[in-house]
Amino acid sequence: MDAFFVEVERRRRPELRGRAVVVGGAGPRSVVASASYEARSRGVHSAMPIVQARRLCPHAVVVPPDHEAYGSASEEVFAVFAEFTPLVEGVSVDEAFLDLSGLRRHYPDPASVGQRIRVVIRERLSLPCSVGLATTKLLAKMASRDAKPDGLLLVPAAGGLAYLHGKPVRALWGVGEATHARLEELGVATIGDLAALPREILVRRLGPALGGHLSDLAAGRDPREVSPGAAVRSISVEETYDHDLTDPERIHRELLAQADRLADRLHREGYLAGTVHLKVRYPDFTTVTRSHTFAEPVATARDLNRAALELLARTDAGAIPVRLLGVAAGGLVEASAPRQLGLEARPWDEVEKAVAEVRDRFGRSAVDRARLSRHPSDPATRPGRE
DNA sequence: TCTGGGGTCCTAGGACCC
DNA sequence: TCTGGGGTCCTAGGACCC
Repeated sequence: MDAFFVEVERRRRPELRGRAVVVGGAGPRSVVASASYEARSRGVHSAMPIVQARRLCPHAVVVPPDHEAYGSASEEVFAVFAEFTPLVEGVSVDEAFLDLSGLRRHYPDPASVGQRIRVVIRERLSLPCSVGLATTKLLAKMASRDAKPDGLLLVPAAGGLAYLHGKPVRALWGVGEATHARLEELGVATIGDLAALPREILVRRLGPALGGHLSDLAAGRDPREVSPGAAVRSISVEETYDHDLTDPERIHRELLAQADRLADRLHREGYLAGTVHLKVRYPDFTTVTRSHTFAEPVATARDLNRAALELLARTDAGAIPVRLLGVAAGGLVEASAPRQLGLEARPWDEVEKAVAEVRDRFGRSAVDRARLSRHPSDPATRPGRE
């Protein structure tokens, strides 16, 4: 999808059409989540600080993100994909691979399937999208990028290497800033240069996984299939604070709020956490993580919070101000899976289950912890939430 | 004007086991 | 008391993607 968040906003606010639009938070540390092409032409791009975007493009309209709306728009888009093929592999909320090989007999050529998908999404959902058609995932991915905005590009089966080799290596899916720098040291500028490099050199320089992978991609080898329904590996919650946290009590309260949000998501998505990870970022941007694996998977905010607090004690949080806190659940186990029951009774599990049920019916804000609720005499206790 | 939030995968060292 | 090799799990950090 093209400038997905922006286009979802434009769909319900037509006055934004034709204008430079940036979706991003209002806080001093917010970054651009999505920029319209009008804004991009002024140099604005994703992940750029909003303040910088405002300077580059003073007339841009900045819209706060509404992830719920983007989530439901995403569902609409994926529902259209599913009408074409069950072989849909989501890459993100607004991007997917579709294996269209089964439609060979229903359309005269691949381009007409791609065009049809674009037309249906445009007419039914009023959203622009771009399609890249090719015989491998890498080529399809790169073609879709080249097709933007609002276009379609087909890389012919025999034209893969010609299409690839002239491009800069940085354009390869999987070559980021760090790898690019290391490849530059090897004198590699284009994907063609990469293809000319002996595989052993890449493996020695970049490790077996990345080196081998890039060597394959540059040579046009990409056997990856479109695989629908990959299992979720982790669920996480994190927040960068407008002002660094120094008060230990406040840090503990924020951590509890995060454990609560994480438990809520685990409950809604039906998982238990085998491992909890704590993430702390200090003002100088150094980031540390601490993790703990449970003897038995957990799902309650109480258990997550208790573990997160112990992990927090193994960091310098508080002694050093905290820019960001995050809590993640890994080692996910489906909540419906059979598991070893503890010997002691777990009354809190029942309390949290009841809270989750109330929230399911009446919304998240229906019940909250006393510690996290706003104190009447101190309206700043929990700014901006609930 | 410093740098979001939610993910995935890889690496490397140590523990532990056979 | 001179000390292998392989497998798996855990932890911490990092690269990359949208």
